[in-house]
Amino acid sequence: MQKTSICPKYEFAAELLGKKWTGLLILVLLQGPLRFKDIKNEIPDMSDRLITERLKELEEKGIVERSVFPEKPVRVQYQLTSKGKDLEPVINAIQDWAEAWV
Amino acid sequence: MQKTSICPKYEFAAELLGKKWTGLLILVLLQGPLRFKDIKNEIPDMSDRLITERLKELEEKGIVERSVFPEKPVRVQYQLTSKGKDLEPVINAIQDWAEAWV
DNA sequence: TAAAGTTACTTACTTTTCGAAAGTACATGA
DNA sequence: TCATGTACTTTCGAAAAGTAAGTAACTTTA
Repeated sequence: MQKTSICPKYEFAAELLGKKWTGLLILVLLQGPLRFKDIKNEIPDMSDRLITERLKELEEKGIVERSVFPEKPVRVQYQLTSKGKDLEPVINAIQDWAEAWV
Repeated sequence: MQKTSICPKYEFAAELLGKKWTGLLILVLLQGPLRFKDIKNEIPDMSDRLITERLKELEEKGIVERSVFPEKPVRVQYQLTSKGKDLEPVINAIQDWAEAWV
């Protein structure tokens, strides 16, 4: 009676999207590069702490890229990598489902 | 400077899939109706407590249907509703992404 | 027939994660 | 100089998840 185990790749992805706010964060980043304050404006209910935390996780996973522009006051910008942009069909599928059923 | 707010329908869906184990649970239920113990076998790392909890939540949201068959030993079966089955494109999109990038 | 196993949960307790709020460092503007 | 803006960090109580054991109803095995 051995235990079956699920596709580990899917498991990785499900764990990624299975964290609170990640789906929303990726959705807003699909618009294009955003600054920290822009993300705050787009997702007002998400706390600073969690914005930082999630962005850091997504950066480590190669989904988001953080760029610092040493301007007058420094500007920090977050954008999706190609790995991140490739999540667009997932986000679209979620949106389609939401439109139909929510 | 007013706060923008995101599509609430998408937010609902993102919150749904943004809970741990939900994505995996829906994936295995796409196979067809399963019993509690089958789910345990499919997702061995998910605890009984969380299986019950998630199934209950999904039932409340109309995504999963629970049926009790009063057989010799009673049999309890969980299956996706059409609302639940319609999540298949989402799950497929996640799988495609995982195949390509994980 | 008594002990052990199965199924579908529940309960109790610990650890981890989250949320809310405040604080920090640096910069510009009034 | 005092307030404001940006990008975080720190602290701490609350909620969620992990772990383990327990339960009730029934069945199989010895």
